[in-house]
Amino acid sequence: MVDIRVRFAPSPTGDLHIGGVRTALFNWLFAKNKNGKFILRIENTDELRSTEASTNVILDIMNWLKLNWDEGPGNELSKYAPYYQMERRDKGIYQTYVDKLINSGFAYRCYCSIKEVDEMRKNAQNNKLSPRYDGRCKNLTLIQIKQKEAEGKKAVIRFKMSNVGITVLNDLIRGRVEFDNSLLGDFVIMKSNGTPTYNFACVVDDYLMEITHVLRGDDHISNTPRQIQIYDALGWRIPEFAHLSMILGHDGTRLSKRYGHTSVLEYRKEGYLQETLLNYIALLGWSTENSQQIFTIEELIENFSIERCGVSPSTFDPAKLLWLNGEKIRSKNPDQVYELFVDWLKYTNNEKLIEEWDVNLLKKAIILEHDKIKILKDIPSLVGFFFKKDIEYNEKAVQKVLLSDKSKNIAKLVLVESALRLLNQQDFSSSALEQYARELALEKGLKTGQVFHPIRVAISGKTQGPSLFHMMELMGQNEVIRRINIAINKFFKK
RNA sequence: GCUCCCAUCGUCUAGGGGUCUAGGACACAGGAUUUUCAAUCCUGCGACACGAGUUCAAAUCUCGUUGGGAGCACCA
Repeated sequence: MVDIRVRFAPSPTGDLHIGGVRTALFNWLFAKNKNGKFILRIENTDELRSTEASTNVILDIMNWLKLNWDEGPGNELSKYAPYYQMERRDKGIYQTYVDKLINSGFAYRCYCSIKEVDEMRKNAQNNKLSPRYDGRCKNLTLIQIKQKEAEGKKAVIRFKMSNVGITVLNDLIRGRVEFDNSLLGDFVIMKSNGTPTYNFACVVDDYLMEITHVLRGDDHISNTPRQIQIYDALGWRIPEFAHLSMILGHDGTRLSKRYGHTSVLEYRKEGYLQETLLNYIALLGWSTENSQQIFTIEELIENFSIERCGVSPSTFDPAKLLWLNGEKIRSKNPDQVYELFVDWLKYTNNEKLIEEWDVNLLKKAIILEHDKIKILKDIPSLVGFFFKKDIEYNEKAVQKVLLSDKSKNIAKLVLVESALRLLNQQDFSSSALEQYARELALEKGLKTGQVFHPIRVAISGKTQGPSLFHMMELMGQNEVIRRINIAINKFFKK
């Protein structure tokens, strides 16, 4: 049996978006599931738009997501290297096969200008025909070629498509798809500057890298008949193809900035976990028989199969991603959440927070608020008040709980009493504090809430937060009293 | 315009002739719990695009219509 070899072949012309990551993930899962090899190849033959920065972003994202490649950038000694197409071009790899195709009559030089080709296409469209190159340079004589060269014209190389019969794609996901050969024109495989085009470079590399399965987005379906004909012309075995359905944005077209982020990096910045992204994205276009939602990476690998990939496009749903991230964080223990948070702070250049904040206090605060954390970005707003010397009083909270006509006298009473009594509180555990607060309520004829709420706002500045007595216990006696006094001075001293 | 792909709750999906008064998950609504916000638990809302055909029987098969998407570059 041949070893499975798959590849992810992004072009570094912008941020890797969700769709790109999905393609990478499915290839990776397939390779892992089949014990095959996952190869990363950078298709940078678009000299105008490819950038090194974009390449680095892709590599960063792959690393962050832990979609580790068995071969690719960094494996320069591999027998399949290099993995950058421009380096492969410089080695003359594509030229070799272009020459072969020309010599065997499957490709030819074309001297038509871009303008000419454009006109051809427009004419065809006006006549309701399939837009295609009409093949006018197909049978140029040697003399004509010499003449064009003498005029200083530069040639592109076109592949001679068969124009009779059909080309059949047996797609692993979609089944049999037929293409009418008469509709497909001869296409450019090498630009006039000697750089191969996608359809050609892709075939040559997939062959040379011994790729067995091509998993890619279904936007490539219509490229496939061209590629199949190149394989045939070169006498190469055709790999298996599997075309994944597209991931759409909210508006039904593509992922847009307005709805969810285009770039995966944005999710990292917000504090989504790597495993959340992978789990969620796996669910877009793949499912199990029992519709399981939450998977560990291992489970994903174990269960993945091309057969269970869907054919219809799916829409990215940020709300579900958020829910899933909460689930993932809840499934961690507090120490792991702490580590994740620290890594995230470093990534977002906020590591000074770790220096300012007491680590032990932070770890305990995370335990208190663990269930509420949806994304790592939530943590500072959830527990930040523990660490700030100056309490940030939320105006609404203060108005409602401390200063409204209905509450102000009670709040003042509760705080003043507490400032005094807590000084003598021997046991500052949460249960003892609760007992204290309930007794105070009973003694003064108040409802428990009338005692609890003012204390909460006084010491945290807000109405929402961890369970009150755990919060007080964690803050400690001195700090609680200090904060209550601050509140008294601020709101009740005239 | 031409070609190809696709069509189950708002969203992701299960289901692939009878077990479907269509299952799960997110979201949404209500309730329980709670000192607050969450989390959790319970309940509810909610879909087979339409039309023909095949069949005893269609969400499921076929054709058509409509709708959506992609490709048609010296982009990938």
